[in-house]
Amino acid sequence: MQSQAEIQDFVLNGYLTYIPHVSLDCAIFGYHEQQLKLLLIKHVALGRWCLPGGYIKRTETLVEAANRNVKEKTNVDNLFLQQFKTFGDPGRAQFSHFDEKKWFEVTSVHIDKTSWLVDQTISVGFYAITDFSITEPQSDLTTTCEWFDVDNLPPLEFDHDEMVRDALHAMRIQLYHYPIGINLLPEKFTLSEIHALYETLLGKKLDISNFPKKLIALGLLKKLDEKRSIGAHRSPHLYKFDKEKYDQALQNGVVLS
Amino acid sequence: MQSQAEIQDFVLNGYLTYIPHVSLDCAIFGYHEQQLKLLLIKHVALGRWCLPGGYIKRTETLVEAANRNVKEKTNVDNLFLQQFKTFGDPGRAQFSHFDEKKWFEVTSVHIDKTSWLVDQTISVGFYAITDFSITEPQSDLTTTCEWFDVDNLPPLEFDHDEMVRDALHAMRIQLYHYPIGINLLPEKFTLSEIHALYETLLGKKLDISNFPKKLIALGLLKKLDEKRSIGAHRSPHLYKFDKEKYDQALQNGVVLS
DNA sequence: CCAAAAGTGTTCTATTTACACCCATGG
DNA sequence: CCATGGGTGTAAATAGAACACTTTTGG
Repeated sequence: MQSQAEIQDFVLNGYLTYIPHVSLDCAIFGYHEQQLKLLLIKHVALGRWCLPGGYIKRTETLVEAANRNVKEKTNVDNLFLQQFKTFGDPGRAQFSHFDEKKWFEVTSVHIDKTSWLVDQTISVGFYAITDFSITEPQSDLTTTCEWFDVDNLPPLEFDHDEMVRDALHAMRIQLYHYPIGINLLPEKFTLSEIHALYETLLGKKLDISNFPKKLIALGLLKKLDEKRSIGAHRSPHLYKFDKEKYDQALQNGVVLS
Repeated sequence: MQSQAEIQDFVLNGYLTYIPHVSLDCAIFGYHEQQLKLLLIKHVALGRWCLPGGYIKRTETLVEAANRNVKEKTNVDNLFLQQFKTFGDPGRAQFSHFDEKKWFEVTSVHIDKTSWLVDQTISVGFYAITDFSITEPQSDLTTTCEWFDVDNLPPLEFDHDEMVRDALHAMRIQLYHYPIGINLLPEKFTLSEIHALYETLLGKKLDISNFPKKLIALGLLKKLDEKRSIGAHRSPHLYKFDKEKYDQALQNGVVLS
């Protein structure tokens, strides 16, 4: 969404392109160097930050819609997006604060009380994980977009606090059943790096020695003949994912301890 | 839904009471004596059987809507209903066959192409398990309601085949994390009975000897001082659930391997 | 040659699985 | 008193967690 004309058209005729009463919200987690962040956006006219989300085109699947949304906000494509829960309780979309004057100032569009946008909406929740160092949060006319530390989030708009809790929970459960990391680590990485990734995502300590055994036993990790010099006394072996086994594990699921 | 007047009002003004574009469908599994069944309904005007479902009132939560739906179809209240996935891909609600003449014959209501009912709809999937011997499928003016053997289902309308597959999968995963049986077994039951229940729901054999150990160790099962005579050489002990521990496990989850 | 970090191996423990065997009961 | 299913116990196998130790490398 960029120009005023586009916004105006969306407000007036969006219901022709999008399915009304249904939206989706994405908890996009960002990882980099042992930090876990969450992408939040802030509408100029809303009081609080919220999860990036949007409507679903009548022609696209839910996952496609989620992907499009993520692309718009992060410029990252083809993430592993996972539907985790749908939210639809009455009262879930109460504004903490809506500054109509500000909204009109920016967009020159009035949102009428009869607008398709104003009616009750249920929302399908997705989550994804990306590397926040390679993404560029896309702000535009009406919204600011920013990474926040996961354990230091501001209070969120609507029921988005609950969504984040559920998304984190779902993500951590999934970590035991699906491999992760192919988009979050460089192509070649050390055991320490993937170890740190898992510790950060799970939010707890993992034994450095036992941790890689299962991944290697499953054939997900392949040891390379290269080493890297990253400082004093340190020249760890490099590993990479076995793409075939990895995709297979994504497809069929595994148990990772 | 009973009378023609009610149906007429629903078709014309339903969008005032219900959220348009959003429905829910319930995979209601029925267990009894080692048989697993699924409740299906058939609209008079549709070619195939489908999952019972309906719209969500603007004033109720998703779970409340699902419960109301199940109550309408089975007369059973307060089931443990679990949201498992939301379906919204375009083309998901293609009729295999819609007999408009038949529909009008029964309801005396025309469904206009501009009706709120005709537009694209996404659907939230729930599943539940009940005892099919104590439920009375409720048929009415427009629909027939019947139990089908899970591994001998007819081809279903819309994307309901996929829903059933996903529901079964979700249910079997959940069985490892939540206790089940309090609505499916008599208040006092034998170890064989609960063993058969788990084998049927999971669709695989479980070692009869090891199976109860975890349940007993967790304190979910309490042994009673009673026995039952159910035939030659057979007088097994009776057990019952520890309601408190059971509810706690439902709340917090356990691992029942 | 030493300190720091990488990586391997061993041990101990807990959990799971398989299965043998005893017991109670009704015929 | 014996055939049958109910129930218990134990041994073997596997998986998980803890941690010691060896190797490598830069200074």
